[in-house]
Amino acid sequence: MAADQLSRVFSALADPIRRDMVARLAVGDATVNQLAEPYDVTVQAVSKHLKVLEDAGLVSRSREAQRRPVHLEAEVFDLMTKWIERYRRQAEERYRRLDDVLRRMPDDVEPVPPTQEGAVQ
Amino acid sequence: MAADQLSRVFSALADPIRRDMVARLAVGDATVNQLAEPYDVTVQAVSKHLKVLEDAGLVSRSREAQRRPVHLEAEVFDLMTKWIERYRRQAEERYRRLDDVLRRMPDDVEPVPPTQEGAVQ
DNA sequence: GTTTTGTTCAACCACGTGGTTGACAACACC
DNA sequence: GGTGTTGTCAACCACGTGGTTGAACAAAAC
Repeated sequence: MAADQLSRVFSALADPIRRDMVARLAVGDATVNQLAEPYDVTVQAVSKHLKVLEDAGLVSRSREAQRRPVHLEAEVFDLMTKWIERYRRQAEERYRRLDDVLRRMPDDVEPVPPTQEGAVQ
Repeated sequence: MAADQLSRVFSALADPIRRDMVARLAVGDATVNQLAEPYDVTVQAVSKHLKVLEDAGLVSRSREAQRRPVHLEAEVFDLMTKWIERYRRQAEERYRRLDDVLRRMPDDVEPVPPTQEGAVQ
């Protein structure tokens, strides 16, 4: 799927192995073989995982003799956190205001079912 | 894939339609048909998307006559942000300290390539 | 120049997923 | 009762993906 970068980033981090690689790369750069060592899969599989992370912009690779050290690019995280925070804040805001309305509302009033268009009342 | 919840949440948000649904649900609850309206897919497809979001714990559904209003559960976002922030902070910390080392280092010293085990030097 | 090391590419396979259509259940409304 | 609305379930299909093996390539080491 994917196409847009945000989708690629979320998709890349949906895999436990890839998340674990990111976690280890946060500690320091590593080569493909170093990264592959703890997992019970072939080096080729890890190489594929790295391609996914690279396409998502989460890692970059330099050249150093015949090795290709992998480097974590932390900036892309911002894309996600911004997206997440935006809608979480919006949702929380909404509940807060809804609470206000409910608190103000006399008990005998039939609560209206919330609608999509009606925004937040 | 998936299994663990973190994987399910990331995977659920890797789809643009599902992300858009979450964005709209942040504004207010909605029924399946309301959610399906803007997209060029069948209601059944949207129903499937909602199942994915529900399995990830991102939305919940109540029963209200024959309608099933969908409600956004914002708390699950914390799971992601915690994971993301942890490793971003770690990575940034690492670069900061690496900068220190480089700044302190005399020019004629050969910089050692960072290793996985060697942590951060 | 040959061999070893590190990594990728190509072909394949099993399985999951996003989409479809069609049938069906549950409730509201005449 | 019958009819329309809302939503799900089942079966199917095309395609992507994570894994494999085997070959290829590039740079070091011998």
